[in-house]
This record gives sequence, structure tokens and C-alpha cells, in this order.
Amino acid sequence: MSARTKGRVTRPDGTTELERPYHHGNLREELIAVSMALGEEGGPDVITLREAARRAGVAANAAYRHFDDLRHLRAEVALRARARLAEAMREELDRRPPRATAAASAREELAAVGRGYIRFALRSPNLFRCAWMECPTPDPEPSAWSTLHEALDACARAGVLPGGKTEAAAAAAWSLVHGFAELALRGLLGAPTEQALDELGVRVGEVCLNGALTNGSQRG
Amino acid sequence: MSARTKGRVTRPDGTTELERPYHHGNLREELIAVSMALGEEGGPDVITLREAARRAGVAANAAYRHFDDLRHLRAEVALRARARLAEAMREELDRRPPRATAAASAREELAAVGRGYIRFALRSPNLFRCAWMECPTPDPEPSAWSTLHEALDACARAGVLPGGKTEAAAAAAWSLVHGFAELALRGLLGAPTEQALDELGVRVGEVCLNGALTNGSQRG
DNA sequence: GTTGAATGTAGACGGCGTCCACATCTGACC
DNA sequence: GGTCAGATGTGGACGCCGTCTACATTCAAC
Repeated sequence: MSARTKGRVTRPDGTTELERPYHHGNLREELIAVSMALGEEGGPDVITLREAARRAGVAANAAYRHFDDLRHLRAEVALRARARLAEAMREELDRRPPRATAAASAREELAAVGRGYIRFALRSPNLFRCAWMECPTPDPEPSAWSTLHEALDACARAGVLPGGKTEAAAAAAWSLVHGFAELALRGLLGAPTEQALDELGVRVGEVCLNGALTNGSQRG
Repeated sequence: MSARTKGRVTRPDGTTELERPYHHGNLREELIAVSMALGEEGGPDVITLREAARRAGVAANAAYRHFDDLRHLRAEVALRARARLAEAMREELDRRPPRATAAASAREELAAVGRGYIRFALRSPNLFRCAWMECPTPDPEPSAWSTLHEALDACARAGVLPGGKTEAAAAAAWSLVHGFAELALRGLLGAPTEQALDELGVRVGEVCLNGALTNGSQRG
């Protein structure tokens, strides 16, 4: 028993005991959870070791038993934020309208994945920012990637996508939705309402899916 | 004459004078300039009021006579970084190969603008990050925007772009190059060398320009 | 039971943005 | 030329941050 009294309750008979066990039991998980909440509330910048520890009811340095540093805590948050993004994409996939032909269905699949990506960004901007915030990415989490690739593979199988171009097509599709989300969140696309932005996103997808960018001759 | 001796030189006769005039003369510009250098060296995060003041040889708080706070200093840096980006796009435009038809020329113009955007990001990643870093954007600087729009207008005039779709097409083009740049800088496109990335960027542009994403039926 | 490893605490350090009071200079007016 | 207000730069302080070292407590294996 030390002179420390903080974090203790005094019983009627004068003796004291800890308010909660000395060891948290699941501190690592709780730190990630409260950091997710922080990120959802205020974006990447408000994710702070000290605030996370404070919310977990623990000394600031306790976090260092579970993470090398702040950046590694952020990396865990980013991982989960990306998982949520992937989930949103899958939900949009489940909600997509049926199509008559296999080709049309594959195209709709690709469009749904893109819609899911963009709508998640617009609906949960802080979480989306957390998903791609600056942090160490030791083994790039493929969850967002893989959903997109499955849709692209479906397109290739249905003959919608010319064989051999999948890599460039995948990069193009991901670039398109990611860039749109980034620009929209920064308010650079000038669409006032969320609905207008959503519609613009859909039209942007159509532009690329249907090749509206290429109305004239196919080669220069 | 106060007790302050720092920043003064003592002459042989024992009297002192300031090493430099008390007033800098052009501190605002110098703070922006050294902040640009900081950003170019280490990205947005290393742009710091205190370090900028240090490099300008001035007390930390002097910056507050010229900027409301750190965010407003960063906004000035972002503005100039975007101007550099626009410059890179214009240079690529000047370097583009001649084409036979007006339509092909317009398409090449659009492609050149995109190449300039992506190559700037790959060659000056820190500056590119500064161009779009978090900061107040009171009156969105249109320089990057306008070059893109001119190219798109040229496409519309040449009949490459269907009329009435310019807004969506512009959003699509900007989203594509911006997203590609962001993902590439984060190492998420898996291209090992800068040259491979550059080539992928060109192919991604072709995918959208030439409609390679739309090989099958045009509608679902 | 003992003991070493795992986990949490306390306190310190330097860096940061920002605020306040004060010092110095410049330019306009007499 | 002298004066005085406003612009500009200084110094010191505050509270926040990440991170380090030393120490306390608990758990688990023997």
C-alpha cells in the first residue's frame, strides 16, 4: 500500500480499495475503440494518446504497453475505418437492382461498389478521413481493394472489361471514386447539398462507365 | 536602450547596435517562403509557426502580426503550392505532341493536363500534399481548376465531349487524376518504380479517355 | 510461495500553438 | 524638428501534446 490515494474509494471503516482493478483487462481494445469514437467525432487530428487514455480512464503512458507510439494507434483505427468502408460497399452491393443480362449485372456491380465508396465518404466524412490518414501501413489492408477487384473480375468474366486491362481499370476505378470523395469532402466540387453531390457522383461514374468522355474518334 | 543584449553586436568602443533592423521589412513574405521550403522538405506536418519564425530569424509571436494563426499561414502555402501545380500542368500542355485533327488535339490537351497533374504529384509529393492540406480555403483558388476546364472546353468545342456533360466530365477528370495521385503517393497502387507509376497513370488516363471500361453493351 | 514478466502510474522534458504585456520603430501631423 | 498613434517585433507564460525513465502493482509459471 503506497501513499497514492487517487483512484481509490474510502470505505466507512476508513480502509480504501481501488475503484477498478489495477489492470484494465482489455486496454488495447478499449484504446482503439475510444480512438475510433474520437476520430468519428473530429477526424484524424483529434485522435490523441492522452485523450484516448483519459477516456479509457487510464494514465497516458499505459498506451505505450500496447502501441509503439501514436502513429501505431492511428494505424489500428485506420484499419477499422477501412473495414467499415468495405462493409458499406458490400451493403450497397446487396442493395443493387437486378439486371437482365450478365453484362449489365456486372456493370451494376461495379457501379454499386463505387456508390458505396462515395456514399460512405459523404455520410461519414471523419471516418473516411481516418481510413486514409497518415500512419504506418505495414501490410496494406486489402479489404477495400478486394471488394473492388471482385466487381472488376465479374466485369471481366461478363466481357464488359477487355482482358489484360484489369490492372489499369482497377487503378482507374479506385482513383475515380477516391478522388471524387476527397474533392467532395474538401468542398472543391461546389455541390451545395449532399443529394446534389450524390447525384454528381453517380453521373461521374456513368461518365467513365459508359465512356461519355470519349464521344469522338477513339485515337489521336 | 533596454537590458536586452540578444540580437545585438558590440562595437569596439563598447556601444551596441542591432544586428539587423528591428523591423524585418517583409516578414509576411519571408514566413511564407520559409514555410514553402519546410513543406517541400517534409510535408504539411513540419510547417510550424515556431520553426518558420526561427528560420526567418524572428520571435515566434511575430507571425501573429501577419497571420491569424497557423492555419492561415498554411493556407498561403497551399495557395502557392497549387499555383506550382497549375504551372506544371501548363508546362506539360506546352510540351504535348502535335495532332492532326482538332478532335485528337483536344483529347491530347486533356491528357496533357492530366499528365501534368500526376507527374507533379509524383515528382514533388510533399508540395502536392501541401497543395491540398487541411487549411481554411476562403475563396477556392481556381488555378488548378481553370487549366482543366480550358482543356475540357477545347474538347467540347472539338466535339470530343458531348455538350451538357461538361460539369460531370470535369468532376470525373479531376477526380481521376487527384485520386490516382493520392493513392500513388500513399503507395497503394503497388507500382514499385516512379516510371512504372507514370506509365500506369498514362494507361489509367487512356482507360477513361478511350472508354476501355466500356467494352460491352452501353446500358444495363 | 517466490519470482519474473506484463501491465499501469508518476513525473519530467522539450516542442507546439497561442495569449498578454511590453519594446521598438515608422509615418502622419503639427 | 517634435510628438504621438499605430504597426511591428520581443519575452514570458499557459496548457496541450508525444515520449522517456523510474517505479508500483498484478498475474502466471514454477
